[in-house]
Amino acid sequence: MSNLSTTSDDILACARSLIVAGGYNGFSYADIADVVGIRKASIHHHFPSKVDLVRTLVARYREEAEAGMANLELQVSDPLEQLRSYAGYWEACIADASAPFCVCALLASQLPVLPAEVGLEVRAHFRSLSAWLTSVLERGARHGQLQLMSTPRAEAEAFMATVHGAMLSARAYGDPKIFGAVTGPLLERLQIRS
Amino acid sequence: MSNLSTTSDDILACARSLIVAGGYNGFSYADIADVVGIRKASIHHHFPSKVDLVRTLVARYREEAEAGMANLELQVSDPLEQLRSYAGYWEACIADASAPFCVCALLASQLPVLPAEVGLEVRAHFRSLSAWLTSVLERGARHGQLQLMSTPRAEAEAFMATVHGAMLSARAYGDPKIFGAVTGPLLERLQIRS
DNA sequence: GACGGCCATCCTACCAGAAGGTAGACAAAG
DNA sequence: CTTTGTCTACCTTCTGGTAGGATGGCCGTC
Repeated sequence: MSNLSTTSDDILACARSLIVAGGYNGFSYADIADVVGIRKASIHHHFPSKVDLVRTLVARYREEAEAGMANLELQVSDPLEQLRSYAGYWEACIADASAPFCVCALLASQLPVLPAEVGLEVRAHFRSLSAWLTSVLERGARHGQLQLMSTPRAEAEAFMATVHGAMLSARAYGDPKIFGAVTGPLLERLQIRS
Repeated sequence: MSNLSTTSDDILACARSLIVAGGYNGFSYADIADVVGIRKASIHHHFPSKVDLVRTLVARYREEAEAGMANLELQVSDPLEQLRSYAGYWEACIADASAPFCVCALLASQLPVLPAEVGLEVRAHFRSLSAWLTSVLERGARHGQLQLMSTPRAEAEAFMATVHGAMLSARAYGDPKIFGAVTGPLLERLQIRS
């Protein structure tokens, strides 16, 4: 009943946290081997090459992200509350330092030196996140629940950029609170004022 | 009269563009040697270690940035116009692909794996940029030239984060225009409306 | 003006360790 | 008796870095 081969999951989880810390070139098979308690060669059994490893890692990350958005659609009806949940998710991740950066955001910064296959996955995440944010904002505006200053699409891009920038600032300042300090007003601005 | 040893400048310029492309671990002495047309060992004459190279590179970048802000203070009096110039500078850099990312923003994303000395310089840039933005916004608000929705400090952090996030999005989408699409409305929002 | 020393620059050659990756043996499970 | 997962051992290339020798400009001295 338990997952078959939790080892490969361990490898993915470990690689993910190493990527979040230092990007594609910031870790090696040896690093993973040390943490997971396995030999380098054994990792190659699960993921023949580093590109395989990172590609499936990002693919899985994307699945989780899509699932998260879908879940938010089901669980939360109010658009503003959906955005709050999204920002809140990251605020919690950053606060407890469990995963203080979006894997795809970090990899995107290194796009020019990324293997093409990984780059494609990363770009796809940006498109899907942006599409979801656009739909949320569009719906909020249409139902008079959100106050937009420009098109939903433009507002979504700005929202996404600000969230990513806030992650960066939190890391640069070494202060998790800065994330909330930036995203809080971002959400307030979307709120309908009487 | 000409600069003494333009070679070391060439090395710094080359390293800068390589860092902008792939971060600290995204380039090697061999890469620089190839581009500059010099042997690996010769680079060590100018910069004994990679840490030396990157530290002085970032230090110089910071000097240029500070000089740029000081210059903006002298040349442009209107706060909104100063911000527009700042954003416009990056918009141009991204559009012509000459330096499509802030060195410090890129390095900040890898802070956990950065040598401590480099990390210090990177953090210092964030503080000085944020301080300048804060002062511009504060002055603009005080003189009734800008419309702020919260404190100058908070607004400055949000501004900086959005600009950095816009760089990331432009890279992720492979589309320079997205930078202007995000920063344009950001500036508009600060404008006084009658 | 010639001479020798100094020093900055660049070179070839080399090194140790880390990188990603391969080959093949072994054990356990089905 | 094959499949799955792990291991040891090894390979090649890259990595940052070192040692020491050539070159050549600049200096003060004779």
